[in-house]
Amino acid sequence: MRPTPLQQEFILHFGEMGSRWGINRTVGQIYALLFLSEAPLNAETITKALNISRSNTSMGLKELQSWNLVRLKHIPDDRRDYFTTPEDLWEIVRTLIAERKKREIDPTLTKLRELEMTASGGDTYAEARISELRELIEMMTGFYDDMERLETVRLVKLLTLGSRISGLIEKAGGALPALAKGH
Amino acid sequence: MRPTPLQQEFILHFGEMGSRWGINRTVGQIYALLFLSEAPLNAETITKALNISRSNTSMGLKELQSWNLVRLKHIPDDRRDYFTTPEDLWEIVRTLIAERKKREIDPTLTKLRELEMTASGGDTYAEARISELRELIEMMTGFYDDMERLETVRLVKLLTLGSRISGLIEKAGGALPALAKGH
DNA sequence: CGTCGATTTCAGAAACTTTTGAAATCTGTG
DNA sequence: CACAGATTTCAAAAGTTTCTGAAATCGACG
Repeated sequence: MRPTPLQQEFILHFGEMGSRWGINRTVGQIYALLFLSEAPLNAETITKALNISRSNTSMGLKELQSWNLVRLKHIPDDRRDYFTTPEDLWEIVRTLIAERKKREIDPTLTKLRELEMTASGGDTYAEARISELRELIEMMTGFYDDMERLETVRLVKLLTLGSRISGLIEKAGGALPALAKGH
Repeated sequence: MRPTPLQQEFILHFGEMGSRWGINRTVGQIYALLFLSEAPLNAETITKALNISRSNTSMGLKELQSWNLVRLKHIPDDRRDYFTTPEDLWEIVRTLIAERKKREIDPTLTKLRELEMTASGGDTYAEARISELRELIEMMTGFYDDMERLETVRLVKLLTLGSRISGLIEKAGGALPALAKGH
């Protein structure tokens, strides 16, 4: 399977962006290829399309599976594994955010709580700073959890509210946490 | 300046997380040290506190400046540069999101628009997939721009609305974009 | 239970990033 | 305009990650 020029350019871009996104070039390229392919692809096809080694494909697919970014399909009378990305882009976004949260935020939240537990009170500024950071991260991940639970239709409505959002917030009222004191 | 045990542990954690956050160990450590220091620090102090080379400090600070994550201060009758992180955590979050958007999202948005412009119509599925992705990214970055413009007090109110958010969205009404069709 | 295609693991080679110390540059002051 | 302190640049060493081909493992089928 030779990628079309459009696919090719998209694939190369994902490969280049990979390092900024915390994945390597091949993983980015494999994902890009699957994303643009209507039919599921097997490892051999991916290897040839991207002109990489078979073992590299294997590792890349394993990595994508660990991110929950690909789905496994089976084709009757073919024992090879076939891979796709979900059709629904919102599902992809939810997965991406959930996985990044798990890798980039949760370990720090755990560490901050741990540091607060064992803090001795002898380092006022640092302790205050750590608590404030922990509160802020909790507020943001809490909001994310609420968004996560919304059906897509409502989420899209919220995302497209634009400037109307401001008035809406006021009407809702409610008590204001200490952290809002930032200017 | 020798860091306290609390600072030390926080600094080491930021160093380890650095690679997941797309910065290197030293950059993470320098940031952590500045974040927990009430007073601004100069390069020499940072070098000694983290036990790294002077040139490494210089490069780390340059990197942090390119991310707009540190502020430069000057102390009367001292010509060395002193560095701090902003007191206001919300400002830090805004900067972080803005910079990550600039590095991780904007180049892809540009590329997707470019691909749509030059697409020939000969690759229906891939072209539809690319347009859909571009629309979704635009919707999300548009929402981010709206959030960006909110004063902190309102932003915090929104973040802490919790389940009340759902009813609120319904009241607002408005037309629903095609992308909401994801289930 | 041996064969065969498919997949994974692994150790080393290649590529890339980080860190350093030394040298170069910059900047304010006498 | 020279000097002294401060900072940056640079080339090379150290460290890390990615990629490969060869060998090991898996698993369905006869």
